[in-house]
Amino acid sequence: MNHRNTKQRRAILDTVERHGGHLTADEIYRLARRRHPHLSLGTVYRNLRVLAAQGAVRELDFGMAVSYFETTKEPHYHLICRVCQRIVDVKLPLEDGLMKLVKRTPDAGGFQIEEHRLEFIGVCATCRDSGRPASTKKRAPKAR
Amino acid sequence: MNHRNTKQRRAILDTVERHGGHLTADEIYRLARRRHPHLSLGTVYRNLRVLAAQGAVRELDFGMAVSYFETTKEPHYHLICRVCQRIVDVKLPLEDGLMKLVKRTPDAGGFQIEEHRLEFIGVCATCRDSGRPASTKKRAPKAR
DNA sequence: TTCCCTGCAAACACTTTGCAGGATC
DNA sequence: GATCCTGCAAAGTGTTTGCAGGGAA
Repeated sequence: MNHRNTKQRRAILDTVERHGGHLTADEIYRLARRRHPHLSLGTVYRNLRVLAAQGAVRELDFGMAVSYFETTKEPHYHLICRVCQRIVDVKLPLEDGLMKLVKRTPDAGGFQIEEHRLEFIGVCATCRDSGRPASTKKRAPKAR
Repeated sequence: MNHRNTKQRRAILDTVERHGGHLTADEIYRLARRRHPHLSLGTVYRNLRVLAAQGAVRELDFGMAVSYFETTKEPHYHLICRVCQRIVDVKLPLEDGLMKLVKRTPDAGGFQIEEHRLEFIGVCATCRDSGRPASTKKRAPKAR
């Protein structure tokens, strides 16, 4: 399992890094294809899995049918607009506090916690002002 | 959109309520079929959506390819075992604190938060003791 | 030369939907 | 009787995989 540094892999990682935000596999595919027209979607998925395993990229699943990918940067949480699906990063000083809280909780029953996931659902400023109704095309995020 | 009280819908809700825990659509289908052999999976999905819209049931998405459903009970969070995918409820006094924390956070930039989602990933006591490796069949939950 | 990797297309798993008949209000 | 609902099967969606050839180490 020695990974090779192929141009496709470089192009995919570069695309995610340049963009900076959150991209779906298909968006990455379309962007990377501009520079690499023969790139296939299967290769994008395979490489995203490799890059995620290496820790270069993080896969995000908001329960909206598709996965998003972002580069691994400082820990942060996400705000998701349920109208336009916009995803915004937010930094909150919670990491340790949450972990400790659960460790102290009796009904965690021997569960050994390794990580946690937290996101906030609401309406972004733009959508609130425009009073647009929730999109029907994209699926709204589901509960946890 | 006046909902009718069909026997299929009753059977589906009853199945989720009796079980008490977290069930996939397919599990609900199989269980409800014991009493209602002609029930179809499509009907299960359609009714789960209706029941979720009515608030009788909550859909949970842990980023594991399938959705889980539970009855609407007191607010709680979930612990998920990344080895056996077991889901355990845990009550934590966080609701208000989290909401307030984000409201005070400057880079939330006008985002109007309505709800939040939080779960914890780790290894349950049974899997830790048995030292079993992570399941390959079911997909492990993804990050957020 | 050795494997890992690629493009392509087919396969997958879960979920949604069109349709014609059936049940509920 | 007007709607809403059902079973069935087909379609859809995002993601994964088998294969034969190609490229990195």
